[in-house]
Amino acid sequence: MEKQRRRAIYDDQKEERRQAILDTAGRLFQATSYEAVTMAGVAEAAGVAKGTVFLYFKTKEALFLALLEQQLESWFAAVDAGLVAMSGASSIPGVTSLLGEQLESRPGLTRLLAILHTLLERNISVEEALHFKYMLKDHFERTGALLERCLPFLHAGEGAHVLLQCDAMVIGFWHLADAAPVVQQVLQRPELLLFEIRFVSEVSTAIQALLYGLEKVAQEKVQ
Amino acid sequence: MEKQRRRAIYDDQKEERRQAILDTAGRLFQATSYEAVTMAGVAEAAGVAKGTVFLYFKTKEALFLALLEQQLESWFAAVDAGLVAMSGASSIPGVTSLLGEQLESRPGLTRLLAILHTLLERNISVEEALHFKYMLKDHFERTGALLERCLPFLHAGEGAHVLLQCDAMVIGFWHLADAAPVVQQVLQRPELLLFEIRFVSEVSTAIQALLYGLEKVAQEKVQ
Amino acid sequence: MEKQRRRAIYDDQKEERRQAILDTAGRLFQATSYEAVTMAGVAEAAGVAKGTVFLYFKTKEALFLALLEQQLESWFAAVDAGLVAMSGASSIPGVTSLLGEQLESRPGLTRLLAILHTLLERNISVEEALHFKYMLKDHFERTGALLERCLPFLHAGEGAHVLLQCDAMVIGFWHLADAAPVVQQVLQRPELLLFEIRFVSEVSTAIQALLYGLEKVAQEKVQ
Amino acid sequence: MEKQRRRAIYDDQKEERRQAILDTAGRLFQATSYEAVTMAGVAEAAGVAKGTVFLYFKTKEALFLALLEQQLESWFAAVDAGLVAMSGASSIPGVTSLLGEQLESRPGLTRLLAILHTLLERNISVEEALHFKYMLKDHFERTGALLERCLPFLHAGEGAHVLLQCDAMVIGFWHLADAAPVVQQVLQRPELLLFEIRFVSEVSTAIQALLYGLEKVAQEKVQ
DNA sequence: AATGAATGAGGATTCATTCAT
DNA sequence: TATGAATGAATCCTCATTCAT
Repeated sequence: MEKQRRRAIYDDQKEERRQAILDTAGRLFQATSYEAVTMAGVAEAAGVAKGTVFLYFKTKEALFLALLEQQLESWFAAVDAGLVAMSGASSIPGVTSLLGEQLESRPGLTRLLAILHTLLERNISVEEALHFKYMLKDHFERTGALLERCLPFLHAGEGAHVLLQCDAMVIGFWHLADAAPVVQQVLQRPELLLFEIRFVSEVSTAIQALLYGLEKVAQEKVQ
Repeated sequence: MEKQRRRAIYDDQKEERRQAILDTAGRLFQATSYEAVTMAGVAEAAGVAKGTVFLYFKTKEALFLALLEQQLESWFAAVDAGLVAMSGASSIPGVTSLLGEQLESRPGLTRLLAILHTLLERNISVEEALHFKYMLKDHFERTGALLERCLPFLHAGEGAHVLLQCDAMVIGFWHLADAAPVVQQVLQRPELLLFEIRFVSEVSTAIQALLYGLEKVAQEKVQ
Repeated sequence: MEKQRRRAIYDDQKEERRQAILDTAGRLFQATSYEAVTMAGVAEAAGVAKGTVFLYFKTKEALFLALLEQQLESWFAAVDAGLVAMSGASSIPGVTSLLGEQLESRPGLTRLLAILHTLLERNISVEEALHFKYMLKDHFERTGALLERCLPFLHAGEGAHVLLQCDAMVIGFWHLADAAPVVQQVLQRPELLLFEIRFVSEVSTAIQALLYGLEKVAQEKVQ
Repeated sequence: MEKQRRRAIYDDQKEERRQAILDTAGRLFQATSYEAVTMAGVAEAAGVAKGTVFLYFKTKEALFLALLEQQLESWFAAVDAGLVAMSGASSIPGVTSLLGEQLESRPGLTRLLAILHTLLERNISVEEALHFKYMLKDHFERTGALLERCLPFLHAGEGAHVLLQCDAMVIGFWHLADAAPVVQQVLQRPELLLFEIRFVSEVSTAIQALLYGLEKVAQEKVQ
């Protein structure tokens, strides 16, 4: 790509360059896979030297973790806004489709979540792990609280746990949906259509059922 | 291990050797991880030459896929038996705990499912993919039908789909539960206890809620 | 360390800063190794920017060469003083123990000598090489002359050569004494105690024997 | 170089190939330096695949350690033969020139000894360290005993220690003699001729003086 | 059927040094 | 004089897989 020879002296310039590297990595990741993205490739595509990438991100894992963090921030912001907006007249289907839609518009997010625990969280420092988990915790709690307002059957603290469950479902259904090429081909057979998963639709259905189930359990407890 | 240099001429001898390799691989896998298990290591531990392992399993993926298949067969058999036994007086909690218990007693199964789509299904042949998917389909349908008998709110064909959803949840919750060492350490902090997952308990809770939700949806449709 | 951001305008300020960098490098080197000491680490520990270190020392090699020079100056000064003091009533054991003691009290000196020819003298400029060699030559000749006064069997010019031989022995015995961790562990075995070297004691013994030998050769020539 | 596609099935064929790799590495080392010799380069020059080199030698260090071992075996064999031959009428100059000559005819040996403790013995396994040290110990003791027969002033066990001292001197004088290119150039100046070392001659002189010194010390003890 | 020698692709990372500001 | 952002060279090793014997 185009060379960017200027030095980033001020914080905003550095932030800009950091973002450029991040965007480049995200673009390459979307086009291929985590394994296929090399740090050298990111550097070249971003128009900087290899060393520069490592200047901004200590390791490949840290780079992709930062990418995921950004996508998560964006997702949580959108979901928060949506929850606030629907606050009064909310319903399980409404909440479910909000979550699903915001997932659908960020395909990279799902793919990153699916490799978070197996690839990204390996080979990171304690500090990075702490930072990421605290970030996630904050969002889980904030958005969880909003969820509790929208879904009154959720007790205090259950909102965050529901988000954890959603996380698991996103990961699980993505694994099912993201079949290897050979498998994709095999799944074309009519008898195997059972395994053909439309990700967003499936995960939404499951989340919705989960919420209904939680609601029912809560109602029974009351009685 | 003890050397087994004799040639396996008859089918039962071959089957025996195949099983020995499989068992060895399973043992090593349980002790470490997929990456840490090398074909050379399996061969040595099984007392055969490296080439012999490839004689019985075309690739590393095929070997572990066979391992998973065996574990799945066992799990489905146990679940089927359980479902048949409880047939008349079945309930959502009963079914849920049956699934959970059979999962708990096969830790290798869960770990293999968690890498099925990202590792095992890459680099396999169409034939292997077909074989595995048909095997899975058969079980899904057979056990699904039993599920439908136990859980009357499930319509024809929905049992298999419920099993698919369970599959997703197993994968997703396992990813959450199986934290990298550094992350495990970080999660000791009281504020981050939120992320500490007891796998079987969590996955059971989620499956149960899912079933309740499906039941509710079914009931409402009727009305 | 404390930040020293002020500019060094006057020569004495510059000298002070140069010395601070040198001291820092020496401290880090003693705590670890040449490879483990990074220019960035020196800069940080000295409280200056990376570029500043290069302002005072053209290369990493030049930095450590300056460090060695300083240690050598100190050693030669102490040895010279000792030789002058013992001038009249000197003996081979007396001279030997003087050299050994002054070596013992400067552990950094020995370690630097041991990497002088393999690491420090690579990648330096002709000027630096000239400077260092002339410095060494001056000391060799001055201290060599003093040696000749103390050890009458040494002819004119042989004192410097003896110092050269001592240099070689210091390097050689240090290499033997400074075993890699794994080797150190192995050398604990009683059968291998042969290789366990107490540096100062060994090098002193050898130097002493060398001097006796030179004395004998000289005496025989006379006869 | 020429491809060697044949498989080494029998032990002597394997030994032959091992030797070929070893020879290639030795040749490249003599032409350049330890750092400049890459495993890929050795493989290519030996006409085998990179992996094949690692099949015969676990690490780069192990490869060069094996090379050193071979040179040492050869040197000790020649020295032993020489010592046995001169047994009756032996003298310090005779022994010294034997050692020096056998060193001179094996330039690789000296260069390897000079990097043994700083490079080769780093990053080896305990087993390799043990093997090498035991090998060395055996030779030190065998040749040491021969030395004691040739030089009667040496007491039992001192022969091995003398060889250790010789080792140190070889290393030390080689460091002095093997100047970096820039330094070599500088040492052309007449005033710096002091530092121009003719390795074999210098090391021989020093060893001889050392032996004379040991002899004298021994004689004085007797008196 | 069994063996095991041979293959070779593939990539993150460090750090001395430079030079624009 | 001081800074620190940017550079980029350079290499070992693993391991699944093949195929000659």
